[in-house]
Amino acid sequence: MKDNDFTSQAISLIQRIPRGKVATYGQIADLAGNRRGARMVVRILNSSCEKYDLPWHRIVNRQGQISLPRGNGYELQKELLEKEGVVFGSEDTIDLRKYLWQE
DNA sequence: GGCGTGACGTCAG
DNA sequence: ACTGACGCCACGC
Repeated sequence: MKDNDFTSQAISLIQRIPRGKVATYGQIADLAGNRRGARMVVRILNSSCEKYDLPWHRIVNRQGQISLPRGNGYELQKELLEKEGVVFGSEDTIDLRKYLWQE
């Protein structure tokens, strides 16, 4: 296991996200060592979410909104987050000032 | 084995 | 302030 590898770092970070908090792609990428590695985080979530049992629903975009298309994960993610205590605004937006996972 | 794609983000104009 | 283009790397075809 290349614990220094970006992918491994990103996975570890995602697994460290506490319940009731959310993280952004850029945040994970930055903490993992690559500021512009947001796309790799996407790949990880798409391919390794079930393999590594990652809380993919805690990952949202920089605007605090869910990127998934309606009817294909959007509602599911929103529901899961609400169950963890995350509150959505009128525009289905999460208040990152309160719920963003801060190391 | 090479090319395109992907739940985004940042930089430059 | 806004829009367009680039960037990073793993995985599928």
